[in-house]
Amino acid sequence: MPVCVMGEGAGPDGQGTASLTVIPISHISTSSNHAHHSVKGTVVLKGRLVSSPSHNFILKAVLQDDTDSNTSPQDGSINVVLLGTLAKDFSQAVNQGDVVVASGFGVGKSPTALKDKLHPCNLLLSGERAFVHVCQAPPADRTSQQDVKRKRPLLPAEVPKYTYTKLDNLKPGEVVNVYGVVVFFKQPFKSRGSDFCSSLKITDQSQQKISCTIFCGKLESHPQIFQIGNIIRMHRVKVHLYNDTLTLLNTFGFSALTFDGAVGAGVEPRTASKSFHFTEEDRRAVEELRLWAASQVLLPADATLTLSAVQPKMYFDLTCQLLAKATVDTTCTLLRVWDGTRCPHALLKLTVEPNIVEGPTFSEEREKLIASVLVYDNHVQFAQQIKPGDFLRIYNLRAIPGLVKMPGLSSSQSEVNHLSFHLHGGTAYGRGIRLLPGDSPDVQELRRVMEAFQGYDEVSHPDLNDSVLWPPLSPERGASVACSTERTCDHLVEPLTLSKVKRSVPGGVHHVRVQLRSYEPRRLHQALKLYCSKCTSMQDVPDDEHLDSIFSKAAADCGPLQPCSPPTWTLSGKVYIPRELSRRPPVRTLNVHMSAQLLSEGRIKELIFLTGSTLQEACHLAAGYHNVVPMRSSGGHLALLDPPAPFLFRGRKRFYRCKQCSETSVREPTTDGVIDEKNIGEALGVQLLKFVLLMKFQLQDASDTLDVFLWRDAESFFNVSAVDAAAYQEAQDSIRQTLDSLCPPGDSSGRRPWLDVCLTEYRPTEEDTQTFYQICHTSTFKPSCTRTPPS
DNA sequence: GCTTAGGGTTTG
Repeated sequence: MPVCVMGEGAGPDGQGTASLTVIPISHISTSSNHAHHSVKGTVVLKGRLVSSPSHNFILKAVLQDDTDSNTSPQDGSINVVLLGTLAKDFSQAVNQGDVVVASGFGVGKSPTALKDKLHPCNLLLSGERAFVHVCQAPPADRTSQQDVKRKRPLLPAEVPKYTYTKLDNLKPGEVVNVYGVVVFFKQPFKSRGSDFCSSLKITDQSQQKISCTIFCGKLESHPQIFQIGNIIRMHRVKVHLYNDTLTLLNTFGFSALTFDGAVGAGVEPRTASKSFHFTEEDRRAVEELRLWAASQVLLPADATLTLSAVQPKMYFDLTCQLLAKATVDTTCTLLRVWDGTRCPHALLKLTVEPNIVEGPTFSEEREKLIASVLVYDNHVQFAQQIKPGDFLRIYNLRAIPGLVKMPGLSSSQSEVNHLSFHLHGGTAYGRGIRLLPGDSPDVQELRRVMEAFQGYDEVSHPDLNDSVLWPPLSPERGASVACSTERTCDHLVEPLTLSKVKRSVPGGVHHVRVQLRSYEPRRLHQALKLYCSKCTSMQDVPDDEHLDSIFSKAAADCGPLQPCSPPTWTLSGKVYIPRELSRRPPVRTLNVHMSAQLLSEGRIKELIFLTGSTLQEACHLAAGYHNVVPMRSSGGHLALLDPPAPFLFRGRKRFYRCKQCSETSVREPTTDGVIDEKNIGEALGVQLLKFVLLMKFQLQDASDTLDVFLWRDAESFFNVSAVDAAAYQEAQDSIRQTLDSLCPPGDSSGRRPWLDVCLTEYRPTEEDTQTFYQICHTSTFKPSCTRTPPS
């Protein structure tokens, strides 16, 4: 067999490689004679074994030279093509991450070098002389870690270049790849044939609206559309003409990725597929579609409402958690759900025989919060598959006032104007139920809302029935994920015990193997700080209560009696504040000033200067406008709000300025590129404050304990950026999960993992006699979990 | 291997 597997540490066995010289991959060229050379490298990509008529089998791989740090990444990684039996053996014996030595290869010009930016040559391994030696297979637990580490720099040789057809350029009969914004969709439903059917309609910058039908027997292969406005990418759909209208139908090799549609949200593809191509260009395509969609007024509005906002007779989509359910009859199932809010209308409680209810009972107070949803006909089957604790989205739910008559059941409340909810039969209007994955942003948000609900964990009325089940069933909560750390530095020092670290000469770098005994602060938001890189000051992130008061003071200065002249480069207008946000019904409007230049370019959503708003209103408008700068009136002119108020809202992100280092003035930002915190800050004379994470860890080993700080490298430690942690629940949850794994709450040291950590010693100033320690060059990894938070 | 559905003026 031409592929030889050797365990780690085994020496060369003379099977053809011992007499060869190992050369760096960068030395490979078509003009050299490599008959007596071999190359050693890590298999960073292993393609699939493909049967080929001419060679029986063919397999492509990419080999990366880990020893030669002097070369560019282009020259350090090379495409390898294996043919025949060797390809088959390689496919079985070699895994991604293995280190192999290849010899007896031919060298050719790589046809993909321009595209994949790898070595200009490729290695051809076929015939009797070709030989592959596996000399180091990583232990199983290291494989995923290596995969994670190598994911980014890896540029697979065989990533096909996909082209995407705009929706006004479809020709009947063509098989195309498309991107679009979802304007209508139905959850997959069972067709009369053999498959599930998804029906959706998409649009793009060409304004064309195209219906698509996806037939697929496997539910998980259907596009995971959660909301109108989601972005979808589909590969291999065929253009059909039906009733004089172009439609798209999936065809062989179909695949779909879907994305959140919100500007500024993470670009995380939703798919069940384990291997899919996703490039920087794809990320751009998603972000461009999001921006475009945000500027379109004609796209349908998302029908999502909370129980607190729903009115009788409305149709709406509800994101909620299933608390209990009961089968009413063959055509009707009762779902008892909650979404973390209180419905202002009394909710109908349908009394059902206790023995047919699946799920707990709740105290009277809590019963008042729970909505009764009756699902009919085709939806009953899906309802049978879900269980209490599941997170759901129910589409086209109807709020029904009054008494509901249910076959075989009596209602304890016969008064009218109690709301219940119906999911009618059929799939019209996208009616249906969808199970939401526990890690989806919607569920994270739902949990946050539930946990923030007043009285959620109130202990003054402990109730036997639900004390264990409220907080409602959250299977993932507190579930610990195996987690450890690895050093990313190249210091050549031997690990020391903590007691030796303490006794060593100050000023050094140490490697230690420790457990995390405790950490501060326990409340994550207190670990977030704002740092000025100019004056190196650090301050807390202001709380909303503080900001509320700054906003209301500024709003008072912007009243009708204080005329204020905006800069000459702006045009002024008004924005309407939705009724539910308005403190003074019926309708509240705010003055805004926009760049005349941007308006003339039709970039109406990009930047507004907002006066007189509350904090809440500024946040609300930041969901619709890309950049919202809150302003006040000062001496008849516009001015920025005083610190610590944020000077800019971008989506959920807030940007702050340093009071000492900013010399503000209201100038127009450059409008030729993307408008963001950098050029807005520059135009306004703002010294941006950077979000940082600051924590104190107490480390322990058998010898001693040691207090250390985590600051400079905190973001790479958690693999989360501080600005994301400030804005996104998901990023905060990721940090929380890491800490919970490193230091399980309420647990003895038994379950705490041992961590490899790099420590640097420092003294804040020359005069300081005390030595501090900081964790550097250390990252956490979760072998069982490779998800990354939004960037 | 072929078929399925082809949104929609909702209603228990």
